[in-house]
This record gives sequence, structure tokens and C-alpha cells, in this order.
Amino acid sequence: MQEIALQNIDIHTFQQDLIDWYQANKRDLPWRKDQDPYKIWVSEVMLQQTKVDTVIPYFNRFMVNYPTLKDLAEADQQDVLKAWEGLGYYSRARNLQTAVREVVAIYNGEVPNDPKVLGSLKGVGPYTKGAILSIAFDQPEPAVDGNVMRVLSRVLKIEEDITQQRVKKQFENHVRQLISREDPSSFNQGIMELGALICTPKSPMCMFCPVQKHCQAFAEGMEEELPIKKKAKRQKRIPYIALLIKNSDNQFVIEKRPDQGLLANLWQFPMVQSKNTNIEEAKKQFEEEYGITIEIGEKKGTLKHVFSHLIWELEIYEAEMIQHQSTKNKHLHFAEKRELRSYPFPVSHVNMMKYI
DNA sequence: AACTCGGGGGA
DNA sequence: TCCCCAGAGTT
Repeated sequence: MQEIALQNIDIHTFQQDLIDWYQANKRDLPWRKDQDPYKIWVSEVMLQQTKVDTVIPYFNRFMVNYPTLKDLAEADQQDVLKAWEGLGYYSRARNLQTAVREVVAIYNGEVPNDPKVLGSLKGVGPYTKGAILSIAFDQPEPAVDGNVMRVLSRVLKIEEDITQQRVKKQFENHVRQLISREDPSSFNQGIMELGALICTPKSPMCMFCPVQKHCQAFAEGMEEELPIKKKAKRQKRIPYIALLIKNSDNQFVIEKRPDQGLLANLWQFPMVQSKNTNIEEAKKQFEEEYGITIEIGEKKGTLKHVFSHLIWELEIYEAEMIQHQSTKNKHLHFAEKRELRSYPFPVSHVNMMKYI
């Protein structure tokens, strides 16, 4: 199978052109200062579905707070989530901490360099496993991400839907054939760097591409048509009434979200789904769900928060707590205004604080 | 294989 | 708007 796609490539020259370009043009990034497997690991998890420029400040703060794997293993999860606040996909942080705790408990605090062991850790999938093995341990393992599939779909003119898992495995097989045994780290990072800087999704800069002479899509003028990617479903919209509730001590009511699912273990201001825009209905619904009697005041504004698969449409009201009955299903807390920022909140609820 | 899981930035 | 981003876990 891969022989068909690879038959037109001079593998050795391709490796050399790519690695030479990478050595001359690689960005100076904080996780490229050394080969510490822990730092490589953290950076790769942060970089999942997240751009380099977004990750840099988070990575630097994270290394100040948790300079070693052991520091992270011993940390409080709420503090780790606070350090992750705004980065998104919070299961990455929870899984990373689960995994480093396992490394401390079972592997003497040393990041495993065995592919099967490494891949068994929480949050370490095929990409992250290959990235750690190649970058930290110089092993010739594929690390196929969106960049790699875009670059190789063009170089090898692969016209299959890259959202399919079967196709991603084909790319991994291609990389196994193509990867440099002498410098797998620079090879893998080189393809990703190329995808980020030159072989971009739109308007790739083929005139500056170090592997242009190897690129079958460029030869046929179809680089803009690749890769082929099935379109994602549209998000579902969910309207909410969200409440900035003060009690008689001038404290705000906040709640901890459940420990599974969306934004797990983060904090938020109370809110109820509002199919109807009737505020009296929302008040009744709220008092049933939360076991609090409230008086709803002025509408403070609206916020839209877009997730990958859904959209929150928040209508924000201020309110006063009249009476507190029971909260058996909700983890309610009362916090002063200045204390609020010590809790990890999703960005949408951080934005609500400007209405306080 | 399809669905869940954030948030930001570029065009 | 739409698309994409150094993806992984669950069902």
C-alpha cells in the first residue's frame, strides 16, 4: 500500500532537505531548550488542538509552578486546573496528572521509553506517544498530527478523507518508511514546523518550501485542494439563564461542576437551561434545581460561548438569595468578589465577572 | 465509526 | 462566518 504512494520519493534526499531546513529555521520555543521527557510531555499535551502561540505562556507558568514530574504528581488538582484555566480541553490536565502520578507510583518517576508502556498512560494517545519517543528518546516512531497529514497528503498526493481513523493509520505507516533513523526528532518536528510555517492550510508558501521538488500536489498545481477533510457537524445551541447571586453577606454563589463531562471540576455561577425566555419560569426552575429561594433583579447582558460541539447562549441576571434550603445535588460555595479568581472557571464565566 | 471535549485566531 | 489548531477518551 505505502509503496504505491512512496515510489516517487527519494527518501534520503527528502529527509535531508527537510532536516536541513528545520535546523536552519526552527523557532526558539521554551520546550526546545533541552530534552527533558517531562517537559516534552507537558508541551505535547498542551499543544493538542492548540496553537503554539497560545501554549507558550501556559507552558512557562506551568514549569514555574511544577518544575518536575514529581511536583505535578503531588499538586492539588484544583491548582492544576487553575493553571490550565483558559487553555481548554480540561481533561488533558486531569489525565496528565493521573498519568504522572502513575509514573511516580509504578515507574520510579521516570517517563517510560517503551512504546507500549508509554501509550498505556492516561492522555497519551498515538500522536503524543510518538512525539515523546522521537523528541525525548530519539526513537524513529511516527507522530502524526494535523500538520503531518496536511504536509504528507500534499507531498504524496493522498486524496482520502483524513478524518477517518483508517487513513490516519496509513499516514503512520508512511512515516515509518520516511522517517530518518539518524535524527527522528528533527524529522518529526521538521514536518510539523513545515506545516505550521510554510505548508499552511490556506495559501501555502510553496515558493519557500524546502521539499517542493518532492511534492506531487505542487507538481500538479493542486496543493490548495489537499488534504480532503469531511466537514464537521454544526454545533447545537443551548440557551441558559445565568445568575450573579449575592447573599446577605455580600458574597457570590458559585458551584463546582460534576467531576465528569464538560468542564469537569471547574466552577461556575449557577445557571439553568431556558427553553422559554420567561424569567418567572426560570426562577421556579432554578429554585427547584438549587434549593435556594432568590429574587431576580436587573438583566446585566448576554454572552455567547462557542465550544467544538455546542454553543452556550447566556442571559445574565443579577439576583439576591432570600433563603437557602438544601443543596443535595449541587456543590455550592459562597465567595467574596476578590476570592472568585482563585477558583478555576471556564472563560465564559470569567467573562461574566465583568458584570459584577 | 461517531460522539464528546475548549478556546482562540486567521482569512 | 468558517476553518483550523503538535488529539484522546468514550460509547
